[in-house]
Amino acid sequence: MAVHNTEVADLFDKMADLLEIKDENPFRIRAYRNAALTIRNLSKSLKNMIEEDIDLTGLPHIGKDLAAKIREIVETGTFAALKKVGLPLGLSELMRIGSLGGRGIKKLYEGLHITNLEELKEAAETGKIREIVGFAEHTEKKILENIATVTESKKRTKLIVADRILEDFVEYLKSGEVAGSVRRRKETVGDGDILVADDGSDVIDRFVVYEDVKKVLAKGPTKSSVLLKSGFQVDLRVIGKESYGAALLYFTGSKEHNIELRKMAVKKGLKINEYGLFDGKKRIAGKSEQEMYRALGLPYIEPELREDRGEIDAAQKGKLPSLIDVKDIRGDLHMHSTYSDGKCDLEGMVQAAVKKGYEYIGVTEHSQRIRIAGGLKPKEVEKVIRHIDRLNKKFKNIIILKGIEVDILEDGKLDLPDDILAQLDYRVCSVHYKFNLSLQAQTERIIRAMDSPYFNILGHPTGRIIGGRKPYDIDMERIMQAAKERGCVLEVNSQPDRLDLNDLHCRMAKEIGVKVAVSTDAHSIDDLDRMKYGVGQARRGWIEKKNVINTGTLRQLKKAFKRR
DNA sequence: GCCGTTTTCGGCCCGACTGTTTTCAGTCG
Repeated sequence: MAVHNTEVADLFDKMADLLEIKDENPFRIRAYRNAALTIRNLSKSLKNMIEEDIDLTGLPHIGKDLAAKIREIVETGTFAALKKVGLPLGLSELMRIGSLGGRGIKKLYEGLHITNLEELKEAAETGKIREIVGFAEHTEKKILENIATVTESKKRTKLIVADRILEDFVEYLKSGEVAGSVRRRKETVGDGDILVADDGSDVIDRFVVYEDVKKVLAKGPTKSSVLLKSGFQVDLRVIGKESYGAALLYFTGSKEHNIELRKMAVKKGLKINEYGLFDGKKRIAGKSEQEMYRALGLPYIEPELREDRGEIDAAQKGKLPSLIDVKDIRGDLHMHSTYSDGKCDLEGMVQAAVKKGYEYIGVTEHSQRIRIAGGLKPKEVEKVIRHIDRLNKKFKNIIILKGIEVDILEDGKLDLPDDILAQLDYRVCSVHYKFNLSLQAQTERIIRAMDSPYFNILGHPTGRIIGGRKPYDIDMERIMQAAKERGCVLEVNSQPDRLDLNDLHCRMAKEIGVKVAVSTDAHSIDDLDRMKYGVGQARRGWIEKKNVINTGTLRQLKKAFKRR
């Protein structure tokens, strides 16, 4: 069984949890947390890195000691140091419920021998916790509440859902700007952050009485948090105009990006907080983010890059990517109409695409294997081709490309005969069944499919559904290498519950040098608007206009479909 | 436990809100 990066990161986080409960050196704890984050941010698999004999201490926050521990975990699947801490592993999950930190858990463990969530719940229900010094009845109630929310749904919220909630909230407040991970376009978010420039109004009072508010979690003169009826938490921060940029920077995060900036400031003998950049007591920047970065000697860093994934280093060297923008997209290459499982007929989709100002679009119905999605048989594909020919005569200001979303069969063959595939301008090839093959079998299935000269774009490359289905097990590096050698392209599917490739895979694609197509996989007219979600992930993956085939002219696009 | 154009030792980001051990530690972002 291959050990995945997330499993190593989880073990390091568990280690940090236990050390925190043990009240160990806080910097040692942070070292584990930093390392865990480095690993989560990695686009390469640790397993491959070790096999290729890459020096892990070259990674940020990984020194000799942790490199050896990573090796141990990847090679043996065990982590001896974790057991050596001498605390029950179950304590780690108590860190997740909130309102309890290491100190609190330690007291409960020592005082009541609580070692896991179950025992904590029982102790709280029977009123034992209030007997411990430092815990009151109120705290006990809060713990019970938190246990309930963590077990039922401490789930992260999809970006598109958070977008809608926050747009409505800002409209209600009549002022404010969305910050936080939503602004960084993270695929899922834990909460929402709104920043308001202080104009002396009663915005915090209005914030807490918004109709969707279920509970006020905190309310002070500059900051408040509420829980909405949907279970989504929103934080508000009010800040003076002279500090607005500093606060936006602080409130946008990521936390790790901010920490790096603050360390930079410290080195220069300066200090950053949410009120500005300070030289002693004197504020030398703060009005805008641009001003803050400039004062630190850096160019502006786009929010999507602020993940401490090397962006500060790149900024210092003047090597920041010039990120792709939604406006760069000249056409959408993945959409369905009523010929297969779309909700709108073909002509309606074309009209909608014209309205969006696209120069070209590609229509990609499903192929015969998935009958449930109305997959087309060869004769039906030919019918669509003729229809597209007619539409191309009718619509003068858009080119409709003949595409298909053809299934990759279990043996790696494509689900339509070559003579049909040859009549199309390009083909999106996707896996829609047999998700649970072994890593090797699934990887080879896809690479074998790429051997077909008719393979152009690998559709939703990992098959994951956010919060629904795990990605299938594949060696993404090998697949990208294979795609590059053959002149194939990988899709960035913009459906908000797919976002597949994800941000890290986009980064990997860029580093490997394989091109991507950012497409919506629209099944309705409204779906065509979701391009921004795919572009968001591409931006988080440092993708530039030149890395994306559907930013090119029709001529350039057709060239991109030429196979090696 | 990591890290280094001040350092291989001695640092390690910074502030708001809550609850209470009532003057500040704990927790959070």
